[in-house]
Formats: sequence, structure tokens, C-alpha cells
Amino acid sequence: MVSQKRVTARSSRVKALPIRSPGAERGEGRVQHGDRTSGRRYTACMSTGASLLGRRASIIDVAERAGVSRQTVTRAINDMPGISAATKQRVLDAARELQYRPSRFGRGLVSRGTPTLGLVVVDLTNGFWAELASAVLDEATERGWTVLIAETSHDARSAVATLLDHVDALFGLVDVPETELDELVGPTPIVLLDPKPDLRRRAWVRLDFESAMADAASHLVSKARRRIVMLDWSRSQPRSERATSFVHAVEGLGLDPLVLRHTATSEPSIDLGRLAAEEALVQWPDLDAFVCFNDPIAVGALKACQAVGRSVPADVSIIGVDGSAVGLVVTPELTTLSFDFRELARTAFSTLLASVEGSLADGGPAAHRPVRPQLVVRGSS
Amino acid sequence: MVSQKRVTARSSRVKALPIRSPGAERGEGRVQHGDRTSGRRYTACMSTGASLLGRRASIIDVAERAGVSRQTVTRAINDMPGISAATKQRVLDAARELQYRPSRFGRGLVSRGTPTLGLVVVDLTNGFWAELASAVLDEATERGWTVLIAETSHDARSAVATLLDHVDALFGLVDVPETELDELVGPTPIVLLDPKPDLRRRAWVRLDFESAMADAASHLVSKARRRIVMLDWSRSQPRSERATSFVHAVEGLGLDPLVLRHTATSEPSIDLGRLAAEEALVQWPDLDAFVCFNDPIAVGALKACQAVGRSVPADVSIIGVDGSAVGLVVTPELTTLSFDFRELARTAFSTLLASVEGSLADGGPAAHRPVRPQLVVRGSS
DNA sequence: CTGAAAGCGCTTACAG
DNA sequence: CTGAAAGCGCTTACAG
Repeated sequence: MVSQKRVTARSSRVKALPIRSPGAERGEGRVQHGDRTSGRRYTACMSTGASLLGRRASIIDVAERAGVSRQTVTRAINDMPGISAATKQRVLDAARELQYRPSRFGRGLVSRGTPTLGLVVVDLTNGFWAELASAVLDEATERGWTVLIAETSHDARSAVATLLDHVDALFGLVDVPETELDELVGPTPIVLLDPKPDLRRRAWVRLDFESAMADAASHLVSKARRRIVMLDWSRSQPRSERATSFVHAVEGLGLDPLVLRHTATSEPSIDLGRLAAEEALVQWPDLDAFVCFNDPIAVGALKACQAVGRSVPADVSIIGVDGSAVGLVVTPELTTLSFDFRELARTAFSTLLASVEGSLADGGPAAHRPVRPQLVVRGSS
Repeated sequence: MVSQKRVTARSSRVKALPIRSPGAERGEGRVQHGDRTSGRRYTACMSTGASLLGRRASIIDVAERAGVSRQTVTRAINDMPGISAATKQRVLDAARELQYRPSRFGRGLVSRGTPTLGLVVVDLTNGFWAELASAVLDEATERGWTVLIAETSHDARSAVATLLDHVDALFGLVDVPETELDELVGPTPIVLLDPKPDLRRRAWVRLDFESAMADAASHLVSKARRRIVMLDWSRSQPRSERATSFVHAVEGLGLDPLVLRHTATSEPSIDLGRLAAEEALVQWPDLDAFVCFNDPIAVGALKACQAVGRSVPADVSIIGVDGSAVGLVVTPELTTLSFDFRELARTAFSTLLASVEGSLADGGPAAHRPVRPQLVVRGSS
């Protein structure tokens, strides 16, 4: 091993070192120190100006400075047995002086490291994503995984691309066309969160709103609501999955399903919900309930109602989807179709593991256990 | 190079392969296939049962299957020039068949990878941390860094320990004693967010509430408030930094500073704020304003006031700290001392880079530019 | 267009 | 208690 030769050269005689082309870029900074003449000399002072990105001291530098072999450095750094206290101290001193930090790459190459999941969220300031991220972090920690998070609100493609250099698998919402997804993600295993139909050749977690929407509709009818409006949202589809379930549920009760499809390009936020609700109140003045794409939209609808003097829940009932914390902040508190985020995270993980096994066997994704939200009735309905 | 020998052995004659102890653990799964007899044979079928954690196909496996050298595989995989279309296709086919994914460790060892920041947050479902995380992700992306997030709400020590295997530096709140921090973090550069005084030997970002609290106090006095109560929170200190600034500000206006130090062990949440406010309303029945540790506590105070029929802002003014989204959801909207989270993220990064340079020079952290919140007046005051 | 060599930084046996 | 050798998986020159 060439790297070993260096140590030998130092401790015996100085001889012609092998040509090391990468060394050229570090030539600046090289320091001759005492009678040591190894071309690989690295001292703290030479690193002035080195950023986190630049060359750092390696285990060999520490070994040289402490006058021991690399294995001995490993023993000292990793608290392994079979090293004298004096030697250990000498190595640790040398390590500190050189600001030695083990390379995660060198280490990972040997130990393979802990598996890392890349979580692709749209926007952490949206409660749904924050709670999902929190749950995934918890679940991952329990399983010995690490989680890396990327936000796609600015640039989905570059966010995912960056993530891919660091992770073993992906989970989340990647809103790109099918063909682009293949190109973008390549061979990395991915579990998509509730994707559009054309992306369902990949492994995915299905959110199933059918039963919860049926519960919501029955609940509203029991409150004598008849003119129920869905404030939907979707970036690229004519209608969201949850709106479809809403239509089924309302029609099942013999009512007319009213759906406002807001064609905004912005995220499904409180502001957007307010606008959408104002629009709906004009379009259907006799409406008596809102079912909303998510909780932020529902909060916006609540604000819109309050602004025009329609009392909630006396005049208008409002139901959201998420179960995120924002629903507990408003007055009245928000009735919602609430997800168990921890269950969602668990399902994502088991789908991931199954899909890796499954795809090895037959190239197809594993069977999908759907995640179903639950109706939680609070003050707004 | 031994790994090279393998390829040679395969393409010429089968000779005694060097003893490879790690190979033992892969012996299960070894497959003899046609006339190929390399001990390193790896085919898709042998990997059934292999998890994400197990052995994967390496570049050598792909090279063997495609009948080319490793460099040629590199060229095909990385879209490099100097490779014929036919060869490239053959390599890509082999890679797909073996489900080849480049090892991030092997790659990082050569390219050093993009730098990675570990962000230590308490709880992403708290708006402050979610917005900070979002801002740090944005800032990091612009600088070409990747961000890994850990939540400390369950177990700060293990969260940080896991993170350390993956990152080049840390930023965030690590609420452990000084001595433990050294042991936990080791030589990894870290920037602490507004730490307790005993941790300030490390690099840190200072949050300075003096001017914003002075503005808040003046504002309240201009609204004829005289009995202003601070709902404070702190896990391990007698009084938070912001409460100290509050006392300075109120005393500066010749008023009596009233501070409720809630000795709860829970996080500073809406529920806690509600409890604290109820307590304060008993202790000081004539109070006419709350200044709160953060926005969730302020929202709790708002709920408490509404519950006992004290009108906000007519009877009681409420001011929070954060500027997170929750303040825009409540009615009336929350007056708050609002942070520019993007500025906070920027400051963290520049402190990090300065501290790395600085500590190389003299072992001490860089100078601290404080981050100051701004008073944003909304409906609650 | 393709391949043999050297090297990235670390750890795991093994031999003394 | 300590060190020489082999190897992890990849890329970057360099030589043909």
C-alpha cells in the first residue's frame, strides 16, 4: 500500500516518494518542519485559510505527529482496547493539535454507516409537512436510520438531486412527470406519498379518504347541512383524490356535490383558503358547510366566514384535512380528518423495505396498505 | 491492487485468489454461473433477501458483467465523454440488471462530497423550529450545503450522536452541560443558538432582545398599559434572556416588572401558555398586558383571556416572540417580536465559517453579530 | 475509445 | 501493546 510506504519513508530513510498528482493542489501550504521531510506533512498552522471544505488532517497525519501507526490512532480515537494509556494520550493530543476529525467517507466505506433516508417535503412551515417530518424522524431514529430533509418549495429537482448524493432511499412528494422521475431518481429506492396515478408504478403510500369523507358527510347531514362545498386544491390534476372521495360521500347521501376547483398556482395556504371561500360564498350564497383540501385552507375559510359575519358553526360548518396543530389554535377549533402521522411514517418505512425486497424479486412495488384519516369533531362543525 | 487482480483473474486464467476475509460474510449467496468462477460474482438473484443495509453491487460487479474495466463503468454512469455508445449501453444495462447504485462513501472519498450541516432542533411541530429549519435549508442550498436535521425532543444526546456520523458541522440548540457538550460533539465545529452563559466558549449566535423589548414596552405604555406581566419559560436557568431584557425595558419606563416564572418541565407550548396565563390572572388580577416567552405561549394566553371573558386587546394586550405563522392564525392576530429567520440562518453560517477559521488561528470563537427581533404590531395589542 | 495504476481515509483481521 | 497488509468503492490522471 502506498499510503503505508509514506509512514515507512518517514521512519527509516527519505527516499523518492511516489508521484502523487492530487498532491499538487495541496502544494501551497506544505510546510517543512524540523527534520521531517515527508511530502504529506500537515500541521495546524498550514491549515489557516482552509475551510470546512478544504483538506483536513487525516489519520496518517495524526499517526506521523504522534509517531505511531494508523491502527494505533484508530484504537485511540475509537476507544478500543489494546493501547497503553500513555500512547493513547499522545495520539489524542496529536489529534487535537491537528484538529483531526475522522472522515465520514473513509469510515463509511468500511462500516457501511447507518442507513439514511431522504425525506422530500414541500414546505416545513406547513403543519402537515412539519408533523410528517417529525414523525418520520421519530420512526427513523427507532429503526436506526438517519433522516435528511429537503424542501421542494423552491426547486424540487435540485433539492432531490442534492439529497440523492447522501441517502440510501427516498420518501415524500416529488411532483414531476413520470419520465423525469426516472431520470432524476435513477436506481435509488423511493416511496412516493400519495402520487398521481401516472407515478404509481413506483412504490407509494396510499392515502384513502373514502371512509373518512363518508363519516364527514354523515356528520354534516346530522347537523342539518345540505349545501356542502368542497374547497379543493391540486397543482396538476383536474381534481384531488380527496375531492373524489368527497363527491362519492355526498352523492351517497343523495346530495349535490359542490366542488370549487381553485386554479391558483400557489401552495394550499391560509390565504388561498380565504380567497377560495370568498369565491364560494359568492357562487353558492346558500352554502352551509365547507369541506377543505387541508387545514390551512379550512382556517382560511373560517377567517372568510368571520369576515363576512357568517357564524361558525351556527351558519356554516367547516371541516379540514390534516389534523395538524393549526386546527387547535383557531376559535372555534377545527373539525378535521386527522392523520396518524406516526402510522404514516411506519407505513412509509415498511413499504420501502418491502419494495426493495419486492423489486429484487419481480421488479414491481410491494402491495400498498392505505393510510386512512379519522374524523375528529371539534367546534367548527 | 487486489480488486484489479480479480478482473484480471476472470479475464485470463483462474488462479488462487488472495484471501479475503470480509468475503466470508458474503459466502452465502455466492453463485457459480456459467464458466465464470470469480469469487466476487454478484448477480441480481443472489441479492434476494438483501436489505438496503446489505451488500450491494459495486462498480466491479458491473464491470465484470459488462466485460469492461471500472473506468469504463465510471464513464457510462457519470455521462462522461470518451466512451462508445454501444459500450455505454452495455454498461448501463448491466448496472440496471444488478441494481447498481454508486456508493456515496466511495464517491465521497474521492470527491469529498458536498459539505453537510447538521441542524439540531427541539421540535419541528413548533413553528419557531419549523421556520428556522426552512430558512436554514434555503440558506444552505444557496451555499451548496446539504442539511441533516435531528429533533432533540426525545433524546438530545442520541440525536446529536447520530447526526455526528454524517455531518461536517452542527448548528442549533444542544441543551446539555458544558462538559458533556465537549464529550458529545468532540472536534466537530458547532454553532450554538443562543446558549446559556456556560456554553459560550463555543461559537454561538446571540439573540438580542434589548431593543425589541424596549419597543414593546413603549408600545404597551402608549396603549395605557401599566401592569405588564411577562410569561417566562426556561428549562435550566432562573430567568430567560428575553425576560431579563423585559425587566430592563419595563424598569426603564418606571414601571414594576412582573415576571411569572413557570417551573414546568414541558416545552413552551400553547397549553403551557394557557396554564401560565391563568396563574398570572389569579396572581395579578389587575394585569393589563402579557409579554410572552414565545408565540405559542402568547396564543395560550390569548385563549386563557378569552376563556375568562377578558377582551383582547380591549382589556388585555398580548405580545409574543417569534413571528411564526401561528400568530397570523389567531383572532385577533398576534403582536410579536419577529425574527428574520433567513438572517438568523445567514448569521449561523457566517459564524460557522468564521469559527472554523478563527479557531484555527487562536482557538477561540469568532466575534458575534447578534440577531435582533423586530416589534410587529398586530391586533392583539 | 479503453484500461492499468494510484490514491482518497478509514478499519479489520492477523502477526508479532 | 503495536504495526504491516489488505480491503472497502470510487475517480482522476495517464498511457496506449
